[in-house]
Amino acid sequence: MQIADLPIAPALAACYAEKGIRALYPPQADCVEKGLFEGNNLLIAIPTASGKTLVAEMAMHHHIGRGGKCLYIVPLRALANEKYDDFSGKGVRVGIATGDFDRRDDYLGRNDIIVATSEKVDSLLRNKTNWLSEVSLLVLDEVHLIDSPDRGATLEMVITKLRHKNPAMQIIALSATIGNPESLAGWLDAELIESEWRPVDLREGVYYHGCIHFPDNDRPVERRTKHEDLDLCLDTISENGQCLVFVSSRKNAEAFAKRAAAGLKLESPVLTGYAESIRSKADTDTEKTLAACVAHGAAFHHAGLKKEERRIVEQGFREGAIKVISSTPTLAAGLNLPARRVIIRDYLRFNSGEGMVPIPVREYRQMAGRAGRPHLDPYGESVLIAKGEEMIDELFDCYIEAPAEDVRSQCANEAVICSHILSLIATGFAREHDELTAFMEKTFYAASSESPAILKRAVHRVLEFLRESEMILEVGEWIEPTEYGSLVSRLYLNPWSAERIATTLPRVDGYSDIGLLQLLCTTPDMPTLYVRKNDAYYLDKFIAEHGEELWTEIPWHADEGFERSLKTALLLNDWANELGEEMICERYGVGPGDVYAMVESVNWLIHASRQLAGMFAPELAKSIEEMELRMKHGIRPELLPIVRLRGIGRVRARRLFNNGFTSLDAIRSAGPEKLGRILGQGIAAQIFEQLEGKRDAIGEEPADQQSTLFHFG
DNA sequence: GTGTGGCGCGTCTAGACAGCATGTC
DNA sequence: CTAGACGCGCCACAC
Repeated sequence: MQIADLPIAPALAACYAEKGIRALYPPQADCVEKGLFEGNNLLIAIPTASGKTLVAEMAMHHHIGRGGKCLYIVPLRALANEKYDDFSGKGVRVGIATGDFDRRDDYLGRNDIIVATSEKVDSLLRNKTNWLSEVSLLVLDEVHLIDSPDRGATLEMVITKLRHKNPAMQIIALSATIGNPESLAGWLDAELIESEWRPVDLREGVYYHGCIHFPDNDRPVERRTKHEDLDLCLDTISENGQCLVFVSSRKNAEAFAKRAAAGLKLESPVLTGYAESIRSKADTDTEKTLAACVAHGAAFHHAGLKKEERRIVEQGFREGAIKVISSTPTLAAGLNLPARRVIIRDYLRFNSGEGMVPIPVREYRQMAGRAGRPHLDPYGESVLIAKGEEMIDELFDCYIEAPAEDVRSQCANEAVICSHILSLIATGFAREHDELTAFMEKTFYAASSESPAILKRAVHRVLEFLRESEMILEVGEWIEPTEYGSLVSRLYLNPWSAERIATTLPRVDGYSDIGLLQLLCTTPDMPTLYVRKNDAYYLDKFIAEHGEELWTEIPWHADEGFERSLKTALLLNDWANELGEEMICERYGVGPGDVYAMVESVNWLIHASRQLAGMFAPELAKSIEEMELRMKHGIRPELLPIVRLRGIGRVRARRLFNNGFTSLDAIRSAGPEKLGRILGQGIAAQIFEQLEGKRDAIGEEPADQQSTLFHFG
């Protein structure tokens, strides 16, 4: 089937022609035949990199051409950015909405395509965003994630809500290969397109003892080092290919990259450039190690790295300068970063409570599917490493030839639907019991499960909780949100978190930073740090010296949850007291990327608890707001006035303060020259411009805060 | 005294969404 | 309540 024969705009066809795309791949043609352009719902379950995005894009342009609006839902922010770039520059207006980046909501609605994470869409629904009802085409990327225990229910509820709102909307669901596609397609009223076809041939094998066993033949691998995983890598690189190695822990990823760097010994100006751009900003050991590896053509990739560092690694690999990346599952789920050979070294992963568990087949496929760069590699290879001879067959059975797992709804889990039930009530999707039941009948759970009683019981218990915590009122058949419940829904807060915060704040005997932070860290919305053996010492010491500052009860016996919350709170407290990144990472055994992730999470929770304080403990609102600002910048209280200036953050504010510029007045009266000696003339001039221009605005800011603070009082 | 290698044991273990309002070094 | 790698302390040994 030729692109030219399709009912798509000439401009888009020209874009494709320019990239050399003239004909559709067989599965893509299948989509057209099954009614892609006739408004049929489709569930497309085909391997990664076999052209799902193109199908979605053609459908979106088709809708836009007829005045429609498209919403493209992705599971990750990084993916949202990637898709945003993909879709931009082709004659349509594209917007992006994720937690860390969005255009103003009303403005967002003026776009033809909006790319968003599922949580962001949920949040937009809760805040009654008007343009959502104009969506005529919904694209669901990676729908199989509907069975993720922690986030799947959100996706399922968002889909159900959007269908409820726009019954005529077309749905295109993109999925990895799954065990029960009929079931999912049935729920979506969708035509099913299934295929194993790939544009680049994929050969899946198992390595053992100097040889890769493929289904039809074997391939010897030269033993060059004492590490088999490294031999496999060097084998590919000697044929001018690149390698992606998946391992089970960060430590393993770093250790492998070091070995690979030592084995490769590559050197080039490009590599030196990349290494230098990492090293120049490197504060921590992790970052220095990364720079050293990159200099020799190897790298590691995990969530402890900053976004910028991950970006450099990805770019270096795409350009071909970096030959090997050893990675935790960060890269498996995320970006499109193909390689000639994928080595799945660790197929067991630690799981607290269960020990080492084999990774799911679907995840194996996800990683293996990364092998083979279209148009660049003659074929792709994915290799599992067998530890013993008997494992060869077992790995073939359990992964290469195994059927993919079924996708199952997570909606019967009380813990995850609590938030969604509240939002249904708060947003008016369900105003009485029957409506709520009717809505839940439309979920994938109801469509696929044989035990409706479980869902019914979960909903019942959730309602009980919401009623008792006074987030909803039940009057006969009617259910109404309270002002509190409505606030919790809009803040996108887990009701359990909200209840914990709202019941603790009024009982607090005086504000304390650590009290607030530790409370927030006991909340299910806050990820907490793993407590190691030698953390016990300083945790105990802290409790002995500052225990009375805590707002939650100190348990009598060792309690993992409590220890984790306290350790995490101490990290955040160190950040807000300007402890250096290097020190924080060393003290708590985390990477710089983790620090940012935790600060970001707690910022959101601090913001939410300030709102809750407005309602339940107004006397604390002022202090919490101050903490919100301090945490955002990572500063002690005395820098608060200075950091209001644009271009001034953690580091510059501290430098100013230590040089006697302790307030805006002090800066103003010192004059631009003196200031310039400390920060450089450029920034000094820019600051004085602000001081001149906004003299009144800045001066009045404290009064301004007061008025908004007690908004809920 | 110093550098190197081997052994045994204890320790530790992936990821990442959301609010709000715009700009760190 | 699981598997395996890493890294430390310790010791033996060579120079």
